[in-house]
Amino acid sequence: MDIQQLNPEQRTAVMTDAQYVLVLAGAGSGKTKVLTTRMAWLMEQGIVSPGGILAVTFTNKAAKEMLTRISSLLPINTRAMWVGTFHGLCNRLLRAHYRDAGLPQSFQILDIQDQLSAIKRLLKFHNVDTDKYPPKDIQNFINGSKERGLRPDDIIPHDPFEARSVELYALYQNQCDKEGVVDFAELLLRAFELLKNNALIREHYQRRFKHILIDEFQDTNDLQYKWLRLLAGQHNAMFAVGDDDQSIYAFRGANVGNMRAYEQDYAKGNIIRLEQNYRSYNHILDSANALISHNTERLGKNLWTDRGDGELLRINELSDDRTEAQWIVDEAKSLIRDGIDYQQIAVLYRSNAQSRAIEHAFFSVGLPYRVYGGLRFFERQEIKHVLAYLRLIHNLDDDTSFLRVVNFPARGIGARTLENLTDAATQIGCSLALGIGALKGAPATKLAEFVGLIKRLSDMAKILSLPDLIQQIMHDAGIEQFYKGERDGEERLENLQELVNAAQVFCSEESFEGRSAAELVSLSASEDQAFPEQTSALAMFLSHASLEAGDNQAKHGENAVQLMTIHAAKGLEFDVVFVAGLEQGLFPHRNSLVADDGLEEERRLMYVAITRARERLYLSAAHERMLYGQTEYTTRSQFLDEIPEEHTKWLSPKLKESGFTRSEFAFRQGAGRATNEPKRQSAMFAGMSGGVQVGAQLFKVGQRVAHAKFGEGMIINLVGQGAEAQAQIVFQNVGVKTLALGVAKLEIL
DNA sequence: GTCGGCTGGCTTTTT
DNA sequence: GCCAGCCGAC
Repeated sequence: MDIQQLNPEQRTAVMTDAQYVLVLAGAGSGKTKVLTTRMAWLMEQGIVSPGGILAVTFTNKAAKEMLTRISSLLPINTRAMWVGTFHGLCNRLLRAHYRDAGLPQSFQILDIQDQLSAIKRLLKFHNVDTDKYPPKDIQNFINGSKERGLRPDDIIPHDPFEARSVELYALYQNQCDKEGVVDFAELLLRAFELLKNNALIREHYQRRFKHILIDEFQDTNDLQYKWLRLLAGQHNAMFAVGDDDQSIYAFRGANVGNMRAYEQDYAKGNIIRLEQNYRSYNHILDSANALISHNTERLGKNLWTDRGDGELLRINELSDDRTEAQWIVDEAKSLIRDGIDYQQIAVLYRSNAQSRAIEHAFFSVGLPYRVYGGLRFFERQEIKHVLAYLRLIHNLDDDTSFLRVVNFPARGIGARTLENLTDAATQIGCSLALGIGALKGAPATKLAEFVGLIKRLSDMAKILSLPDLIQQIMHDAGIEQFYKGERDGEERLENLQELVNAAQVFCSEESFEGRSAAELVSLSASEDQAFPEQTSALAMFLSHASLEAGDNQAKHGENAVQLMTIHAAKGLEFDVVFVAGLEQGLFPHRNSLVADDGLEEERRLMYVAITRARERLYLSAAHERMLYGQTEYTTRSQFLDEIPEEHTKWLSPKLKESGFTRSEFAFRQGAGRATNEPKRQSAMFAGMSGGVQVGAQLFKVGQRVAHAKFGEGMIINLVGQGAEAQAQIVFQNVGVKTLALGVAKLEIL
């Protein structure tokens, strides 16, 4: 380990002896290097033993990366260190202390899909009107409450909807407790309550974890911050690393405010800024700096590099989304001709819907591309089916899993039968599997056969290895047979074989730096003598499957251009980056304008996008875009105008201002946009000639109007006549809206 | 029990 | 415009 190769700020951070530190780590400033070097340094200096370190991240990928880098810095046994995600570490705590946490030893983890189906089942059972109380809304309410650390009793409802939601939350929690299942938010809340309510356990861990290090601190939610403070107690050191300018997850509960709170209450102004960037050139960094300076409430930071100015940002306004996609592909092609690697080119966009047009363009030209996002491995239905069998083998009372596979593959157990079974089980107060005894007749026989199958498999589980057990399930439950007869069964069978392989890897010792994946999620490390517990490979594999849904793309390391949302690109870097769809209403997204702080979060997102690029950055906007089956007329994103001109090179003529550019463009040129098909023009400018008379008002294309809610705008199209007439109006902030002139109260300016 | 047609919704997403 | 999820028909 060479401390000398760090820059002065990095070195200060690595070697600080302050109890509370906040490291403001800009994009590309060596954040992970600082975190891992600090851990290695603390251990090398004998300041703390590996067992005294707790390092927490948000993703499994980041946790693994950290462990790999520590191992390369120091020849130590990383097993004793608690390095993992919030959820992984909480799982570890709860497994070790399941009794004190009030959980069965075999508790299972519900992912969002499982949780939603559990909620649907609950709502159905209690005859809740799902039009008034959509399962998704209830799910959000429950998760939101838990993420703020609230139990049903802690919530004071403000309206009837909330009152009912609280009741349903309580019922849901009962159901989970009975079935021995725990959702993601519950992992954190339980672990927090365990530490809070049990002094013995709390003090044990407080004594143990002398150094707590937190990655991506700006992404923590309220509960996670509370959990960290509890664990830190009075005496332990906290080393929080984050970047408030890259906080883009407020919509899922992240609270940037935690950074400021921590700085004021703990670090007391002890901020170390890492501002030297090792990734990009100055035109890119200065653009990012200038853009983000439009935000208020920042902790403040300015990226710089000694690599020089580099290239100007290339900005292009195009006529429509298809042309934009075509241009990106053409550019990418010439970059590749110049020797850039495919995977060093990324196309980033605000929303997944944008990928279609871009994919299409890549596909037609035959350029290899890879789209990130979509279903992950452990979320596939065939995988979840087999996992449900495994869960039932592990815990027969898991009703969610029971219902998932009791009739998969079909074995003649219908909805009727299951309703009767649910009623019987509720009456007795037992799980579905146990409730079968109360039923009679043919359905009961079929159910008993199913439970018999599970029990047989459970017996085999005691002697078979995990991969063999999975094979056995696929065969005995008829899953193999079923998919052999299916249309797309071949691929599903391949995925199931992949599951067998995953189990094999999981069980093998070699999987990760001499430390198996099983150990990564395992209970207390062996040196944690205070609370030793033993768990089966099956239990650990099930935790693993829930906590790590698998990478979206890890297996496809092929040479291809990378397509993904900006959110997905956080933490990544590429030689060349395209950011597509820079239009008002799309990016910044229209929905963000109504949310508190929404525009600032969008700007942070743009900041993330810009700082992904090492060498070259392209930004593009389209004047017309197909959205929800309709052509939207758009205006350039305000973000493009927030980047100083000296850093940019416009590939298209730059129109005077954003906001009204599109309509001015259209109006000035009449129907004369060179690149567009004539058939749409006629419809578009149908009302142009004479305008539309509605009451006393005469509306014309190009006219400026004001709307009570949307503000000022300009009419860009009129369709229909009289009271029926509709106008498309481009508003300065919300983009294009189609309004009925007879209804909308417009003021002509 | 399964298939097909219809309706509604539609920003971002890790664990 | 597209996809998912739900309901109704066979």
